[in-house]
Amino acid sequence: MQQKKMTLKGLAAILGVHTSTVGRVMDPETRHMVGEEVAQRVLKEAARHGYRPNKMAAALRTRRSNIVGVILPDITNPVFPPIVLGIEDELRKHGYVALVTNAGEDPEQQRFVVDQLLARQVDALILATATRDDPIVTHCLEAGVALVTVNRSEDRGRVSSVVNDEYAGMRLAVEHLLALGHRHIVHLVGPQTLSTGHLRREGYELALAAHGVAREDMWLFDCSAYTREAGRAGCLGALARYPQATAILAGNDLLALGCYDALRERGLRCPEDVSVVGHNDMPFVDMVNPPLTTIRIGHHAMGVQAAQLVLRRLRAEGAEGGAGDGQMEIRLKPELMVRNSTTVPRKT
Amino acid sequence: MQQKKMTLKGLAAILGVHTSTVGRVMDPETRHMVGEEVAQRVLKEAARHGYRPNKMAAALRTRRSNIVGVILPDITNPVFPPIVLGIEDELRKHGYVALVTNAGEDPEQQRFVVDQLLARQVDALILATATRDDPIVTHCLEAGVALVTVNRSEDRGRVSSVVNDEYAGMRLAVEHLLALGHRHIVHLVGPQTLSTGHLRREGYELALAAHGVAREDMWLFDCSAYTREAGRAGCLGALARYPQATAILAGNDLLALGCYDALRERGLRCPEDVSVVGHNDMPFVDMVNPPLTTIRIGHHAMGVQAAQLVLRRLRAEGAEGGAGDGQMEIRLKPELMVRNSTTVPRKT
DNA sequence: CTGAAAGCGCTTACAG
DNA sequence: CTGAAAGCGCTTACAG
Repeated sequence: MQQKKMTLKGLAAILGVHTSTVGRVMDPETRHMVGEEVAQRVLKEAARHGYRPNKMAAALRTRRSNIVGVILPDITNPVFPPIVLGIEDELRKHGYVALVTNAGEDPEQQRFVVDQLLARQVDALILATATRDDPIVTHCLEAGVALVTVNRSEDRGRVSSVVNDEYAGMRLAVEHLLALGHRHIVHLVGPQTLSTGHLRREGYELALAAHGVAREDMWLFDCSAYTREAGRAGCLGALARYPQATAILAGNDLLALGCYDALRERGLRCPEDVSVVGHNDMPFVDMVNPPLTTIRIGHHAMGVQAAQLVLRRLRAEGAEGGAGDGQMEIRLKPELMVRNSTTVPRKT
Repeated sequence: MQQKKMTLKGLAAILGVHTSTVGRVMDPETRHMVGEEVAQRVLKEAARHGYRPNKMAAALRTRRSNIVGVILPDITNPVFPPIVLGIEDELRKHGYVALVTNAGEDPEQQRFVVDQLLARQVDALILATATRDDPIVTHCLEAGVALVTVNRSEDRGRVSSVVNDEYAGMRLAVEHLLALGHRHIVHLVGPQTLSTGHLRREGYELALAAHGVAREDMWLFDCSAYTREAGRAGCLGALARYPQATAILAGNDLLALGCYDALRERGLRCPEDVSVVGHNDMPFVDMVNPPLTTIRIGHHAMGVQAAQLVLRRLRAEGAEGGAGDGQMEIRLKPELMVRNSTTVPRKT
């Protein structure tokens, strides 16, 4: 049953025509160049042999692989799958495929993975791993691949990106807590090497300042990473340093879940003793105890936009031949999801 | 800064040697065939130009792409990322990359995705989408790619697979409930088109039978899909049909989470009124309310094993030239995770 | 130890 | 409308 691989040349031999004729028939774009009757014969024979054009060979010839590499820091973090889904959906529509790989957070490993993808002739790269000052971005730029970052951006504006509007997100979160009556809000700060961590911290400060809160009443506590464990440690530390805090605004949902762990350890109830707000609205945070109030980010839409950006860039390259250096940043608007982890502050 | 792409031929021209010489130097395997002094000159020049061999061209020539395609039914289902991680880790060690794509549950779409990957000359395919009687498997077999299924298997034994030992998992779950004193255990049955759904149902029956439970006391309720919503509907239906049930054994964690929704709607407490057991121990089910008792499956290990199976197959092909048709099934042992969703049955 | 040549499976100007 | 030819960037027997 196993079919031997049929090639253009093989088909041409069987049909007694030239390979270029068969080739033209196989491509719908050029099919009209061939006589109707010949085209039909070719098509029938191709179908009979289950002919499948070798896209690698075509890619070699045209110098276009129609593959876009996607680099993730951690595929098991639930925020990334929806992004990937969005990217794939959009790329597929345009005849591209995504080569998704998990590169971890380690720059060495990331560089290795990037080099792998470049050697495989990807047309473009979408990085979900970008740091604010990222040697990998430099590396990609030097290699001359089309590049877009998603979810995170770098500081130097060298590359287009699709990100969440972090200021807007933090404003929603802060104003929600303020409206409930909280005046002592700790921000568990995410990694400052990442745009998300950095901008959310600024967003927190901006939002509080806009409501007349003084600098010294902005309570920050740094977390080493976006993990549940770092959130637990951060929460414990913050509680010790700021015992009057009535609310915790976590840098992301994973940190928020770590807060749940810490509060439980300290025998504190959420939200009665301490309100907690997350960030991302990742899957299943509506099911934890208590269901988490958080900021919803359109991850799928983010992926779609990133793919569109890449596609546009690729088309521009093809047309003008030039890089067309207009970088842009697309910011998606987040949304507040009020659930049960926030309430009015405890009496003190 | 952007480097123009350097090729073997380009380097050879600069160095005044033949391309084949440069080629031999670039491959560590054949480097020894070249004079030490020449080799050094080549290496230096290659480094200077940031030469990166074009693996697509090599693949075309050797008819080996060193790419393994991975087909997922739903990347947002948290059980799959760890599997993917395991596959990638293992493949990378051996110079392969995984081309991961989400194909959904629709066979049409799956076939499209498979064809895409075949056209891209993947050396092998790992299917996480397999159904018990799967036309896609037939399709792949006919195309002659090396094939392995992971997490799910097909019934006809045509393809090697790495799966969980479903009987063992259900036995652990059933005996845990029995030990707590439950005598009225409903099984929320997953899709019977999937090996997991089918084997878990059999496992439930086998385990109960082994403890002398009569056929008519085995209470089954079918769920249409492995989703939270289907679990909710299933739980509601099961509660109506079997009001004396004191425990629910869900076909997987998503169904179990749906049970939580349903129980809450009915004003029933878990575990006091009804115990719930899941299956998979997917991320974050330890954080839901109440933390879910479930069966832990080694998803990462499953991915590693699947990759190894593929790699072994690929090596065999290269060596013997023959298919070497020994199919096998690797079954991983699951583990019971007791948390707070199970307790002794309510008094009736 | 090094070179010359053929070829993997396509695409695409260039002829006719 | 169809064919002949060159070439994408490699690898690999075959000479010498």
